[in-house]
Amino acid sequence: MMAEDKMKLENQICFSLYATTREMTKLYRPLLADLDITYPQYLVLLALWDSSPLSVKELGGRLYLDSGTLTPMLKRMEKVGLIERYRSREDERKVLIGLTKEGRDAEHKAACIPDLLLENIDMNEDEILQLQHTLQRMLEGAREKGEGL
Amino acid sequence: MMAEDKMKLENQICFSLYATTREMTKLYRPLLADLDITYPQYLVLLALWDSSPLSVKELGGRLYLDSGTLTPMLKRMEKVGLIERYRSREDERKVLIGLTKEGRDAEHKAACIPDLLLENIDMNEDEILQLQHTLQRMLEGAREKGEGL
DNA sequence: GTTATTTTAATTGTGCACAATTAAATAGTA
DNA sequence: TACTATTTAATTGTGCACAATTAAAATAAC
Repeated sequence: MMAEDKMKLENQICFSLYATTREMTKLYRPLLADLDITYPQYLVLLALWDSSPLSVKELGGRLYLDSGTLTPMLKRMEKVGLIERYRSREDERKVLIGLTKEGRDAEHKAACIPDLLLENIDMNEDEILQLQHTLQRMLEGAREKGEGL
Repeated sequence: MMAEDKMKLENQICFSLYATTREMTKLYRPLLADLDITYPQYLVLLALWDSSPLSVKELGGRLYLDSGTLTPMLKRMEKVGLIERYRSREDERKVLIGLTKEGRDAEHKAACIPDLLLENIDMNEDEILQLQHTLQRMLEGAREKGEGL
């Protein structure tokens, strides 16, 4: 590729990531409207449905988010009754995030979302698995490079 | 894939996109520190270095952003002297975004950024082109599905 | 056993991102 | 021509996202 082409928006892999992520997130909106949650909140629930309670730190580790993002978001989710926040007994520094009954019940309502979303993607399973694999390698690489900053 | 696995964070393609995008964006931060701009502002400059002036609408079309995001961002960029904003003579609805001398000069300083960033990615050229192609197909698909909402 | 260090969340401040609304300019139409 | 519809930015309000700082609790060092 010629040097000046590398400066073109359409040739930049990170711009494709950036734009695609946002457009895909928009596709979630109507699917999440029923639950009245945002996409990042949906990710929190996915993490908790898999394993709960989780400390803010553990949750952040899974979602690649820090307390500056999570704390206010979790407070909003607590306010609408999806989760509960409480200090750990063994380690008072930790705030544990658990699911309420409403939060647990939401899993059933959300069960169809992954399939509904995939219907919007014109890609076969191999292609998706390939993409998934590439992205995870990229993510790990970026996380390693980034932690030294 | 089993049904419950689809609910796992690590199997969701959109979560990989979401997390990878943010981690990659963090890698840009030190590269953009010299220019004192953010990643979205860098994207605006890339668009303008390719072609300027552009209306807010055209810029939004290239970056997949609307005026709600662009207007305040462009005002910040105008304030620090990278761009200029002015109404089009032919169509007073349009606000044109042009580069100042400082904005044009920044292109030279930024010329090394694409290569510096690629050094952080442990992927060969084929792999990157393949990823780029897949993402662009996904982006177009999502944009089409999304515009009917 | 006190002191220093580390870990954990919360807080503060800035900057996107986007839905919904508003207002002005233009284009289209009877 | 007047009247409607469309296009374009700006505005308003909410919710991430993240760097940097702060404060409390736990651990390590001595």
